Amino acid sequence: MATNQKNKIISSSNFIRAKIEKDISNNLYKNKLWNKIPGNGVHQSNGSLDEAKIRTRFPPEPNGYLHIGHAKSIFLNFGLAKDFSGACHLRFDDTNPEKENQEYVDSIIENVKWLGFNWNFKKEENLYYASNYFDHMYEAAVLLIKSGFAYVDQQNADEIRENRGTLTTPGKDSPWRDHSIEDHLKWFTEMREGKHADGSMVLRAKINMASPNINLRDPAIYRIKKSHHHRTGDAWCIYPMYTFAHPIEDALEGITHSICTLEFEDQRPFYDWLLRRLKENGFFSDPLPKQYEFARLNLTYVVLSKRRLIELVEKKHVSGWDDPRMPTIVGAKRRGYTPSGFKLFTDRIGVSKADSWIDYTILEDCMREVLNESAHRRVAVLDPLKLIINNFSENHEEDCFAPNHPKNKDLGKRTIKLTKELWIDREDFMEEPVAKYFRLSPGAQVRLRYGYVIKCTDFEKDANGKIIKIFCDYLPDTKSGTPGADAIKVKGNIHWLSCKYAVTAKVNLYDRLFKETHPGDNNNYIDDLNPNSLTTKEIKIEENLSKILPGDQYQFERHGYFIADNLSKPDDIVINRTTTLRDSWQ
RNA sequence: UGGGGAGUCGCCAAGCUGGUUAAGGCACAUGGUUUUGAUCCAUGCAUGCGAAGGUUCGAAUCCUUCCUCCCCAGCCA
Repeated sequence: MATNQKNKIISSSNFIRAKIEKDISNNLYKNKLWNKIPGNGVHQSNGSLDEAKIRTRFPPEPNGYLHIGHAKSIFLNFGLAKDFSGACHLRFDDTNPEKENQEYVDSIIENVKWLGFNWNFKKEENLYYASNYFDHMYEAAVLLIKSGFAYVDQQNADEIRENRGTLTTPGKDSPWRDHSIEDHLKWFTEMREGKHADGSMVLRAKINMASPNINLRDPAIYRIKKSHHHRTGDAWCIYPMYTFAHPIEDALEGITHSICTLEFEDQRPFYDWLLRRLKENGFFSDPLPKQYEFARLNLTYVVLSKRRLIELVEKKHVSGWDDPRMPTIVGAKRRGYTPSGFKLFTDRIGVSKADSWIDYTILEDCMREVLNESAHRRVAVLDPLKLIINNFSENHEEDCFAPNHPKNKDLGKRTIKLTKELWIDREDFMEEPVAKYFRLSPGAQVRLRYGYVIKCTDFEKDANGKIIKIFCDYLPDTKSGTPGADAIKVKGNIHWLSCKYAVTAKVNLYDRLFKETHPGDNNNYIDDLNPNSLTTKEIKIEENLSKILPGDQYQFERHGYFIADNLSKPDDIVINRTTTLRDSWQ
């Protein structure tokens, strides 16, 4: 494992990485040919040696928005290609027209780019669509029928299910299984010509109805679906199944390592079977792609299934796909999560085949870690309480200097106006301080950050007993940055804002969307929604933030990381809290 | 109960063609620095590798049996 000076993981070893290193050192792809674009064996044989050492792919189905789980796969696939001088293709697996559309394609492209990747290798632009391969797939299917490895089944769905057998009992051969190759060829042609109704026929691979692996009991590979495809329109009325399409897509694109999640493990035998048959037919040639499976990401307090995410949006439990509480990439972006934070996260959690649950706080910590380095500091008061400095004159105005970053002086500093009336955060004052509370309380001294040390002389309550005003004396000669500043030591250090200069803004304070560690484990997951996942309120921010733009990110000192919302405008500032700072107090 | 996977520190995760004291990260603990109770730095943190047997001079690594968890019976991906 490589580490840098700060001992952070740069890239951890995992079984896929190890396999690739081994494959490369065994010269598996030394003679691999590539003819500029995807194509069958004949096409590739006219090409030249593939300059990409390996080829991986990220193959989303455009039927939803990308989420944090996809980020793991994206960093894995694109990261591997980058590390091994290879190419990673972005491929839309659009073989089911009923669920897919262009909106999703667009958002996926944008998300992958946002995470910092592109699909270019040298002069190639490796952006592909499974739907572009429909002709090849049809040809492959015909080849399979001709060699006796596929047949048109005219049983209906129920009959097929019935005859598939169960986990413990073998299936039964379809009565259509042993008709002549000519018949099957004719029927398949008719299927393609639209002569048969949806569901009336299906093309199946002919393997073994008694296989202990159910996926090998003559899986369906082509179905009739008279629906409009978002890219091919009405050109086709039959569409290939994932099982059949995916290996072909990989092979056409010269993929070397086809990385997917664990649930596809059982399908690897079919993946290999299909490609071998097609190689025997001369449709493909070595080296054939190989499939590898890793454990998908599970995050506590988070739901990542597409079905559930869609439901959250459609039933308006959130404001949309980009609601900052959503685990989607667009949601995370709007929340202020960053690509480098995701990179750190994926490096930190690793890749293996063990089912595991990653605690949500790991993700948050990664964002904190990254933002701590980069975010400029500003001051905000989230729960304003007025503080009066007795011994300042009414018109007192004084510049205080605050560095933009405590560790990086190159980032400069800014001025903040100190006046007689200030806003401080309510939690920074206690009428009767608990043990080890070293903020303000009657008689106590604290430092106004970047300003003077003050001493609390009095406070005022309203009729309901709520504290509404704090009175303090400032101690001359204690101003930050002046020679005598440290003469008086104080433990407390609180932030503040001038009432005269502070700007008002709206803030969205987010908490986890679900209140249960594993939403849906004991209830319907909707019942596990956290009713307090969003708190909206008005806050005070420093004058230097008056022109904050959507996407601008800052650390509000002693509070956390914040980002200006997409909809924020200078005269109507809206800020989202990305995450709080770690807080070991209480 | 068929097939395919997985079980190493609170959470991840290397190691698993047997051979020095079982990597590393996160978390946690204790010190130190600090004008963010943040950050940062230092130190500590598995006689143990799901369990029990066995092979061996030597086992997380090999063998046997057992236990637990996940996935598969869509004309979804």
